[in-house]
Amino acid sequence: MCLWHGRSGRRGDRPMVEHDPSARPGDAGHPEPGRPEPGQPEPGHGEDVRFKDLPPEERLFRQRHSAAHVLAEAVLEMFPEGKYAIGPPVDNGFYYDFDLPRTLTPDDLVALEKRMRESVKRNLPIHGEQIAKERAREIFRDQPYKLELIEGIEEDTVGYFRHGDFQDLCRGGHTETTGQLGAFKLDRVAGAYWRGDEKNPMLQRVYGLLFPNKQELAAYLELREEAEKRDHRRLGRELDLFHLDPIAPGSPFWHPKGTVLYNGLVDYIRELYEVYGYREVITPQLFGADLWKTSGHYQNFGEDMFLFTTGDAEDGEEIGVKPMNCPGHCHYFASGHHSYRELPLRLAEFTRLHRNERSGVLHGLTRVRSFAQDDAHIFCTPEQFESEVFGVFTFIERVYDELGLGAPEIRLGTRPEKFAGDPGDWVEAERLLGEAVTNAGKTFTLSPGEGAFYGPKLEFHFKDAIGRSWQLGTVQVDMSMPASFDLTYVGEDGQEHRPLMLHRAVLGSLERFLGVYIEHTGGHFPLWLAPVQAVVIPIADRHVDYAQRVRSRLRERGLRVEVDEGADRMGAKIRKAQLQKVPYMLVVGDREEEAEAASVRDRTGDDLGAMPLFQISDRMVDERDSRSVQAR
RNA sequence: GCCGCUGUAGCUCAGAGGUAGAGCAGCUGUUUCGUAAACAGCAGGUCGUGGGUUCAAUUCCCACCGGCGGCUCCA
Repeated sequence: MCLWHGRSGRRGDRPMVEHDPSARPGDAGHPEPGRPEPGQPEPGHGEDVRFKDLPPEERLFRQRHSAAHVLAEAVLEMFPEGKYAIGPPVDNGFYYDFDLPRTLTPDDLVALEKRMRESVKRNLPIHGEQIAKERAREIFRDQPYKLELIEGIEEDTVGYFRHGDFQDLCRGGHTETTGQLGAFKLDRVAGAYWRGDEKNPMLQRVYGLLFPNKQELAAYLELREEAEKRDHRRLGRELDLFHLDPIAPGSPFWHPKGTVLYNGLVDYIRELYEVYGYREVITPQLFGADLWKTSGHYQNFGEDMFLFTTGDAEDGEEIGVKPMNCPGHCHYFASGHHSYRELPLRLAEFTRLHRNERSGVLHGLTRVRSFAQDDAHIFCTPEQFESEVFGVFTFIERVYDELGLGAPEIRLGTRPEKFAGDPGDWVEAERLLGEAVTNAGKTFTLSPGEGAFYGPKLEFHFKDAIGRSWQLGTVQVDMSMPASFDLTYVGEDGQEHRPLMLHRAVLGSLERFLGVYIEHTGGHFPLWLAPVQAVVIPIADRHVDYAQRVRSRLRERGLRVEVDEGADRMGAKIRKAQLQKVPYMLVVGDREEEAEAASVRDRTGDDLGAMPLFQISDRMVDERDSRSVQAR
């Protein structure tokens, strides 16, 4: 697949913490079509429904929004010359952007929070009304950002809210007073471009957290701590899975243990390729720039590619390192004649891809420059389209289920601003994708503008163990490359036809998937993936020989087993294995040696008692071969 | 790329304008032990890199390079 996450997939790459199951999708500032505008300005305030009678999510939305105002009030008190821009409610809280004479420090946040609490204590009424644009321009004459916002509003009037001496241009949706804010905490300050455009000035964004009560705020902070403990960068080091080094930014070094995981996943997907009728290929890493010009990537994403010229600059050849497999696969398809009888042709490839992601966006394994995907492209006839889409999500659902990720949530990404092809075809393709989902008895939600530049797509999202949502798999319709590469097949009628092309990935980038999966499991990998499946722990030196025999017996069954021969006491060895999250610890002493057995402890800490070796290996082999994902 | 923060031993972190410390990990020795840390010793750092200020810089300043948090949620 060609999902270029540097652009269209950005939102999906970021974990969105969704701790509040009752939260509406649009609540967190993700505008959803059809969502009622939250609280229009209410001129006659008293006629409105009482704040306390509103639905909980509306109350929270308003609390967060009002908190943003109270924050702006505090900042403007501190910096009377300050300019304020926008301050919406977001996931977990709110923010406000400012243009200030100096940079805010962590100490400032403490002071600001104190001022905010004073404002809350004063419990000032918040008034909202519609005013003429003319008047708004007068009120905000010293506020360039507000003036710019006013110009962007189509109506003749604009929303105007105030409490105490603070006033703001605002669409509304507020609490009745500043005393109704709930539990909040200023979180951090970060840079943000005015209107998110890097050509605009950089503003200072103050983020705050806000929940209905202290308990929920504390729960969120705990969740965050839990997330920190599971951070794949931390576990990657602690479990000796991989490391990153400035010598190759964004390019993981997979250690032996991480490589077991990596290859385990590849082997697994490869096995399923047999089941689902895919054929694997290996295409070049380096291509002449012409290929990327044909595919359109050179023009659209050249900046994000590693391009270089061989030899000297004048008569050297321009080369592009492959950032994705699709053009290579199209080139393969075009290299021979194809009959309709060969279709659908499902071409898979695991080779490495490189994308020149900007340095600031690199992040552990989830945003890298060097990675591989469980990538495939399906070339098919229009008649085969729906069953192919269906086949992909059968595949995806099976994998998510077997990996213990649960049922995916499906989203349909529609035409983005920058797109290739005919808008009419887009509408048709979006409709067909949607139908394929509903005909399969599934539901989907719309992600407007989130399609790839060459076609609409289905995204498969999963929610991890601590409630964060991640996009993994995808199916994308390509309405551009078959024509760009002039792909054809000979139909039943003896005529040449243009095949349809689908891009699809089940896990997506294996690097990114592993990052997500490490966090989901907290490093407690199912036995079949665990880099070390059991550690044999001899109680005293005289048991080492027997421990090694135990290891050999298990290795004969293809199990990955180590012996801890160190001078540590048994307790310390158990602790070590436990921290390494090894599924089984096999303690052997005099009693076990006598009985050709081992005492089995699993990583939950359960002592399963002494078991004969054959029984241990049978049990482990069963667990491995069934790819059991039971949490342990 | 841009904004902010940050960079001291493999890891977690302390420190100060006068030449660097702890715990864990490592190594060696002693201990031979029954389900989450035995004891002792040793070794380990041009304090991210390059400039500048200073009698003296790891510490102050500048630049660069990494890392971390942000950067479409438009009143």
